[in-house]
Amino acid sequence: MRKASVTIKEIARLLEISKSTVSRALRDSSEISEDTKKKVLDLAESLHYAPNPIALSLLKNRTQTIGVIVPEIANRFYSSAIGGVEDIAYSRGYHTMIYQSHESLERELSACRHISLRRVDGLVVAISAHSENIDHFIELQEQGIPVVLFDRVTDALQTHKVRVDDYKGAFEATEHLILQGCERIAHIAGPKQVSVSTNRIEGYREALRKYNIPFRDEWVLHSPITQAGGTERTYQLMALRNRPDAIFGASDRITMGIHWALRQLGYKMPEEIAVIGFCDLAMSSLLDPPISSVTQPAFEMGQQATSLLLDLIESKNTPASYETRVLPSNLVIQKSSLKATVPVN
Amino acid sequence: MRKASVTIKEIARLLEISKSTVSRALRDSSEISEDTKKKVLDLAESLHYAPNPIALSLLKNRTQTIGVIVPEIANRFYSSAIGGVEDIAYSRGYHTMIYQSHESLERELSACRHISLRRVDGLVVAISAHSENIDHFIELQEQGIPVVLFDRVTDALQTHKVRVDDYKGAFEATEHLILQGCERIAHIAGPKQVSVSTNRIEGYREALRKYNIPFRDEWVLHSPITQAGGTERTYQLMALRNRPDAIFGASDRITMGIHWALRQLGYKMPEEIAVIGFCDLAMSSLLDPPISSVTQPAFEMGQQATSLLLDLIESKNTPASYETRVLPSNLVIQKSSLKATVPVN
DNA sequence: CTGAAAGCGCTTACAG
DNA sequence: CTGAAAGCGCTTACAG
Repeated sequence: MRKASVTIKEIARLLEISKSTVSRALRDSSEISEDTKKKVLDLAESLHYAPNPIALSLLKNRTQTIGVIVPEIANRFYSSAIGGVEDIAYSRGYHTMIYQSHESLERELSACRHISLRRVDGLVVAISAHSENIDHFIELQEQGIPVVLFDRVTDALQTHKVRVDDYKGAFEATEHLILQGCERIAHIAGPKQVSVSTNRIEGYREALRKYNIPFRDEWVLHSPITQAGGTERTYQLMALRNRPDAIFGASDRITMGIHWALRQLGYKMPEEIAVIGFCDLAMSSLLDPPISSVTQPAFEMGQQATSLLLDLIESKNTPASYETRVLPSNLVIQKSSLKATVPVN
Repeated sequence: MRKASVTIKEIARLLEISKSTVSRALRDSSEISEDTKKKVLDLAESLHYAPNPIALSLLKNRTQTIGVIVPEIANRFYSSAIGGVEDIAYSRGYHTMIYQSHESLERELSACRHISLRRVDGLVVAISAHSENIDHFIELQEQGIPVVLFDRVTDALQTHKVRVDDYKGAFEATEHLILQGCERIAHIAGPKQVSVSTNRIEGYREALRKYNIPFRDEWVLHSPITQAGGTERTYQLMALRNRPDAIFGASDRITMGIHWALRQLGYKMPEEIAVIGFCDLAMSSLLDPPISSVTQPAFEMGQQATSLLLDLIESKNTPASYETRVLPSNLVIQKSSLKATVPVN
């Protein structure tokens, strides 16, 4: 059986004063005498009194807890972002509940239901790839639970958003490949309908345009964010009669798959085919050859999304306008795309 | 402002009956007429009534929520285990709160405080490397909150435990290296004081003993579970006058570090030095050469720990005795330790 | 400065 | 079969 904890009632009984007075003394109300305050505070401390947050939640309809939904916690980008969320939440007195959507609309719905029922105060979310419909987020907002989007955003939801400059990141990666002398650059993109994928394809396309390289449909494939997805698409690309001399991967998982497939197939990177990806740097440096990467400030994205969210939670009125923050990505060149250099020994 | 949800009171008012009757009808109590039941249920449905779990928590001192503390969610082993926890919890009607200790006692304490305050119903935990003192878990137990250990266990806590047969896994890995002809086998172990590390060292030691190979202190180093840790220890080992011809790594992170360091240093695996680790297979297969691994059933460990926990939560009385489940690991041989084979082309 | 009362949303003995 | 009352742990107008 659960041991009962110390309550205000208990303190009141021991001190032979009323619950109201104890409660006020505990919150340091100005209308209580210093004398009683001290008595209450001392006893509370010696009894290890801690207010019951559940009672407070029931009273205030607030829980000092925020939710975060990501597609997958095992993904380095998201686990870093969660680190950023926890960092800000913790320092401002909130706790974090982590949910995984596994890219499924149904699990996203279930998380939202839990959030609404449990009176979570707000939500930071990277939308699942299969959520064309986002009514569940609108519903939360209508219930007064603010939602902030990060990474995967959508125009359909009016709120603060934090994302990376995917367009520019993809542009730079593609331009780098072109400057290395690549002429047949393929792109394995993330899931369709995801904002991130679309923006990256646009950046890729624009870089090709700038250098008058024709855009070819058969060189752009969509893939789930998995290693297997990257591998299969690579097989498909390299099987083409006119095969690419460079592949640009949209995520670290996908890019790992590309790397693996190319090695299986016996290609030399970067001599025969150059590779670059939107990657987790630690991981890509381990591979042979290390993969050039567009890296993203995941931790910082989590931080910024969370402080925007907490501002929404703590301000009474809806803000005049919502903000979209676009953070820069960073291009890190490694051996996998360095055609021109002397070989590393 | 938060929109008010439908309450029992509201339903009672609309139907002009008492709250008690509504409550009973909703829980399908046998003492309510079919007639009223139907009326209540119909209205509840059309109003999308859902009971307020916070009110229930306050009443029952239970939350239908379990906690799970792991050192790091970004670690594949733990994120898979969390998958197993969620799987069972979800199917038995519980929700999961995820906490990271980041191997820090302080953060573990903070998680336990939150668990106790928030009336979380039970806890699944892999103890942090810096928690020699485990009083906080004992305290939870004394408060009636059951705790189940997995992976990182300790004799100091009386409870159900789920772990892998680390001793046997390490024995087999070491024996495999010996059978490949390795004679100077080093071991980069995990943090001291962690049960897992100790057991693996024992298995390693016993395999050496079986084949009359002397155990040498300078060939066994402890490391945090990070890539950097593995790298540094590898430098240290290879700098020895009498350097090893095989390294056995205790975790995937450590083993990635070993792999990376050996490549940096210009050694050929497995010809000049063989490598094997306790690894995430997907990851180790990506490297060149792919790393032989002792793999662990992470998902299943999470599942088993959780069902043991839920049994504790749902049974009134403490069980007569606690159970320790030891799951087998699995040895997967890849190129990094295959000295005898013809070279792969 | 302090206390009694009402209420957050629910359940459950206790009456009838 | 149904309802009034008490209570989970807390806060906060309202009196005094």
